[in-house]
Amino acid sequence: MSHAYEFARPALTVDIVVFGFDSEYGEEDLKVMLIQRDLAPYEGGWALPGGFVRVEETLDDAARRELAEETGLKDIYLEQLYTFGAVERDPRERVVTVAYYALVNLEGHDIQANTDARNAAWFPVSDLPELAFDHQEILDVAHERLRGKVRYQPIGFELLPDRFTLRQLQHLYEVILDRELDKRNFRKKVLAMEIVKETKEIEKDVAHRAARLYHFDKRTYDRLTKQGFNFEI
Amino acid sequence: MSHAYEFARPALTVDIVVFGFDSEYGEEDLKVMLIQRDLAPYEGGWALPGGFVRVEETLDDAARRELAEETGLKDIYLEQLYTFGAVERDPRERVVTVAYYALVNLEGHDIQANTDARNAAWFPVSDLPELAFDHQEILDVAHERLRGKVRYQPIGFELLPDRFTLRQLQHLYEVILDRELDKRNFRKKVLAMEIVKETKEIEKDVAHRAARLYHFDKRTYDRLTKQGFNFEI
DNA sequence: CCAAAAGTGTTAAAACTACACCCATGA
DNA sequence: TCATGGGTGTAGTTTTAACACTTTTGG
Repeated sequence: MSHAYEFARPALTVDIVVFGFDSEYGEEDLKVMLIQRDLAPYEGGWALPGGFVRVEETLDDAARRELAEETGLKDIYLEQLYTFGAVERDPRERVVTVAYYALVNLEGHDIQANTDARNAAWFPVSDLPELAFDHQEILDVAHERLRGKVRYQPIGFELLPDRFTLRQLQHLYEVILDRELDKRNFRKKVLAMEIVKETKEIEKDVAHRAARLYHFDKRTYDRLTKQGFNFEI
Repeated sequence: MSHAYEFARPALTVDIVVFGFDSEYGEEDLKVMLIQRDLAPYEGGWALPGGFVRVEETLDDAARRELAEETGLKDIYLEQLYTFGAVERDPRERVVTVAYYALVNLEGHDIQANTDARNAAWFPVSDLPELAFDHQEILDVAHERLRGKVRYQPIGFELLPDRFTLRQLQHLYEVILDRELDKRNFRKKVLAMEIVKETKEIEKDVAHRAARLYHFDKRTYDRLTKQGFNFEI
């Protein structure tokens, strides 16, 4: 190490798997945001948003910058996932990518409204186009991480609007965990944890009895966590 | 992206947090392997083993190569941890590092025997020297990951010899989780999972009744896992 | 008045926790 | 024979899982 770097350097990028959840009736589904490429390789193909890491920015900053530039999304939950370094993952040259995943609720963030994001679109996780590079693998790892982490960290709330019904929350878990949950047991468990608080509001514009809206109480969660409480669904 | 890379590139390294567990009596402790640096910066200081990623090798390959070169350790459990990209983490230039953690049992791998590893040594996690760069932070993240993962993945066995007593296994969990466990409940739970099999051997050279030796049955673990079984301590 | 979803308790089974003594062995 | 850890069972408590009907509301 007398010279800092004697060898050719791999290029370094970030890629972001943005999960969105649609909590509208009927449409309830986990989605991923993809970008349509306008350059080779994979021209016209779909890929994860991402790009090169600049020498003066952190990895997190790079991920946030690319996300804002390519999709218009800002101030959303973002977490590093895994770093992918297969030698031939990019056909042009050696590129190592630090993958992130992000969570966002689809009601609050209208992607179409953003002019920078003309070629960005949401796809259901269960029905994706073929992806460029190794992006399908990255997406699979992200999906697996989400499935695992949602059970013991309260990240699921990031996918819901600020005010949500217990039915939406249960459905979110059913979609992510891919199994049915018992309504009474689910409500009992969630409410017993005391981190989901009732509001005075109820749903609007539904063709049946309107459900009460709840919200995630992060302050109480942080307080309980300090006391050794463990979130678990 | 018409040219693949318009900007200066960060350098890319791997660093490895090697955990070792000493299952001898009295000495039972979680340790970390460190390398004494012989070049600036931090000359003479202790650091994690690691080095630059070459353009023709994967990240895993780089980690295994550096581990072998600097410590002589081969064929051990190795898993990617997290990628650290703070801009000033290396005072010389921008260096992003992909951190790994490795698990090894101290009985099976005598580090001193390896001639390449003159300046490598084991330190108890509870009593470490000051570390170079951001290596203390990396180590803390690795320790946290180990603590979390050991409870729901059978990675603890990587820290024990092939044949071990239930006392050693329990003690390992006590050291990692940093709390006492009930002997009868622990044995009941472990044996009920059927992935730890009794052997016909017993301990040798102990000044009291010799305990039975057990071993981790990976085949059964894999079979049960496919059927939906979840390891949990 | 009908369709749709909201909301609500009980019981049985399983898992977890706490706890103390006798046994085998080598020194 | 003594010191050291090996090895074992039970009972009370908590947690989980299974399960169905009445209520509210808008159309």
